[in-house]
Amino acid sequence: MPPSTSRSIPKPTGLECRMAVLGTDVRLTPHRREVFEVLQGTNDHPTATDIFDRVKTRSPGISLATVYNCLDHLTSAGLIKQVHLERGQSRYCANLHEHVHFHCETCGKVIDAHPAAEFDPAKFWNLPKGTKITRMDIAIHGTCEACSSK
Amino acid sequence: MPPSTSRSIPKPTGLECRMAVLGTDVRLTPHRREVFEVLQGTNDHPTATDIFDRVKTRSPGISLATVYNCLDHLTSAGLIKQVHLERGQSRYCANLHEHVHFHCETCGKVIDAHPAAEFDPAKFWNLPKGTKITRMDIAIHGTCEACSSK
DNA sequence: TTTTAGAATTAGAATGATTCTAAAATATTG
DNA sequence: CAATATTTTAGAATCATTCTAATTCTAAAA
Repeated sequence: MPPSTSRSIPKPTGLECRMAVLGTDVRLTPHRREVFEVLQGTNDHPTATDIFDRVKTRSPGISLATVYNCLDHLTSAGLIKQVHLERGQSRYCANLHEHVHFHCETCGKVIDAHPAAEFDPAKFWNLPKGTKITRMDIAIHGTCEACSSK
Repeated sequence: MPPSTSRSIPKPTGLECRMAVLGTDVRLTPHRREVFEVLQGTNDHPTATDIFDRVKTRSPGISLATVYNCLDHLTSAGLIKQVHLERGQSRYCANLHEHVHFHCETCGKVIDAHPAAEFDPAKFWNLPKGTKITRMDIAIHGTCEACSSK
């Protein structure tokens, strides 16, 4: 599911284009665009090295450092999100719709689950007075259909 | 806040003792007990190396590998929890009461927030049919009181 | 008790993930 | 077009975690 809320600011001169949803404005260089497109074209929550391998098929010269660099810029621009489910590699996700992550502890698959009802965290937990919420990461761990029916 | 729900099974012979809440039963060896006690005595969500440094003041000979080993055993026994908030080191937490983590993006502090109302994730998100939930990790990111009043 | 098998612990090496560095390439601004 | 800033790169460095193999410890069996 591609984001529908992104605001794009094309620049008339050159090949450049800038995009940001929230966060910092980001220059969409060719590499950044490719990393972003690879991520938009999948829903399997790839790691940095997964993305590196996939982008290499289009831009064989790209380096892993550049992939990390692009992922960090896209993240601070709010175009993608980092996902932290387990010890080890971070995963990335270009689904900007409100959703949570279901993580199968047996096969490792990560599935996006979208809202069924309005959800306000402040109703359910006593957050300290004066805290400002910017975002929320919800990970639900368990066993997926396929794994539990084995 | 120390857990109140833990079930302890002291063994009459020897110095041994076993404990488990859910998960696998774990032998509470001296090192495991120390790692557990260090974690129970704090609410600052230390990393493995933080814990290593603190346990070293009581058991100078302990190795980092043993700390990781203890943390893994205590985690699979359900006595502690791993917390994944950011890229980088995992954090650990001995608070077994139902709670979520508030993470200040400015100072890095992690604060436990306890329930104000009953919360059922299945009411709020469309999880795929047939998935079985075993646990849930909720991280709320933002700015803490101290940081936002600067 | 001794024996024994299994589990825990260790130091250090190995691996894996990420970040850093400095130079080269590319883009933007004046 | 020249000057300046940003991006990209390869490779090194660092950090986090896991592995390995030898050793020590524990608990159960004899």
